[in-house]
Amino acid sequence: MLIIDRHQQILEILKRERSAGVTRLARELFASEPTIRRDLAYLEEQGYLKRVYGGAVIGGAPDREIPYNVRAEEQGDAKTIIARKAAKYLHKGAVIFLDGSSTAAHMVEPLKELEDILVVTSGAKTALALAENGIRVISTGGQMITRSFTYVGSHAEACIRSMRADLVFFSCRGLSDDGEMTDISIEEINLRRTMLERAHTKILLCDSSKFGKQYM
Amino acid sequence: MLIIDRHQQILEILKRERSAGVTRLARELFASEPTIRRDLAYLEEQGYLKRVYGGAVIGGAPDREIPYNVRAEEQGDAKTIIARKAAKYLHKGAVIFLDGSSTAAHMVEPLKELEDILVVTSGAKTALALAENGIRVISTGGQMITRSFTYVGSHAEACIRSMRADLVFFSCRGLSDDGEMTDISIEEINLRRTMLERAHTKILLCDSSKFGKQYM
DNA sequence: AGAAAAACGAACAAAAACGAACAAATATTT
DNA sequence: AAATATTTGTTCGTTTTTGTTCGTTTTTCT
Repeated sequence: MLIIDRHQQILEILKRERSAGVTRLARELFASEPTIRRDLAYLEEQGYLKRVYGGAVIGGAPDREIPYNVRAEEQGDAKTIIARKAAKYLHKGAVIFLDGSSTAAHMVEPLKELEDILVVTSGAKTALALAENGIRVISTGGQMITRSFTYVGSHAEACIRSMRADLVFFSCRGLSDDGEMTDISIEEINLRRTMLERAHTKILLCDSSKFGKQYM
Repeated sequence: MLIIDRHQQILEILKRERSAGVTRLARELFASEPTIRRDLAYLEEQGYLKRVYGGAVIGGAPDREIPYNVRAEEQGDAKTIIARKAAKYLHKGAVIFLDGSSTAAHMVEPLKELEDILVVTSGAKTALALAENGIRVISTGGQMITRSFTYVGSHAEACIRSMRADLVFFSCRGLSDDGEMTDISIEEINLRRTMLERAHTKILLCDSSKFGKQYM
């Protein structure tokens, strides 16, 4: 049996039953336990499952609430993968700016793992998802943009300006061919600019669908 | 059976029956009593249940804080009726302060009917609900209180202080017999005080369950 | 109130699961 | 065909979880 087939079967069992033990998987898939463990370790790294003692569960710990704006989408899509890669830059005790983009919302999952972090975000849904997962969060507040459920305006900017962050994770609507970031509204651009000014390390979260699109 | 599955099953039994004994759980889940005790101790630490002699109950003691989502369901009808009554004071073009209480969240429904209003709120879920219904909304921002999903702190207060409202709708945890409002945290009290200072008309949303309860 | 029964926590030993290292088997490249 | 790389299974020491056995505390029954 091909590795990829075994991986697929593990995921199918997990989707069906929400959890599975190493011993059972080993018997059922005719592989040794260490092999199953290696499979599970790999699949966890890719974000498909969560390892627990004795086996694995799908979609993070079942006793934790899953953020509603992330939950809707398939595990392992581009944004989840990007978020997991970006999470490598995180460290304990960090102060983090997150913009209101849906890509940034996917950072909630990896952020859960860290201790003693503080997240400042302009995303209304992101702020809620963070709080629901027990992460310390400050919302910028400000005028709500109904289209994207993000906050902008002078109040939001004043909030960012009064702080300093170790990291900022941000996104944009489009990335033109010569590498310029573009977006829809001037307010969102202004807020992002402020975030970038006040953060030490800047990380752009961007998938290929953004390439070659030009807005403002 | 995986540890995490056993935890899940304990929680499901508890949700269904409100309480369960250690001996019964041990028999039903094929585990020894000390194991069940360790599970219950862990789940209590995580805030999912309250340990009592002989077993555990869900939700915690009545004098302790009730989680937001539970509180939202209780007294649901009363709050809707209150909101409808309070809506009589609204008028077109008004600027309105809303606190983060679950009672205030019920104002979203009547607010939908009005044109050209602006709502300033410290409730994270309230802000989202308003935006989803096409109401112009400004969030105070600030530190998120995980328990109630409301914003407090200097940012939130500064936001309120920079504005003036025609109306403020607010609530409290308890109303002592001599008519004094009490609440859990000093931050929430401070923010409410600021809202009251900056609003012309003040409307307290309160049902009978608050009477005679005293907090801070 | 006092005795019996039940539940408790702590300590300890058995069992299960784990990770790491290594060797065998299988694929892939040269 | 030989060399190399990858995957897999085995072994072993370690960690985690679990069940058992105490003595102690709490509840219940008389």
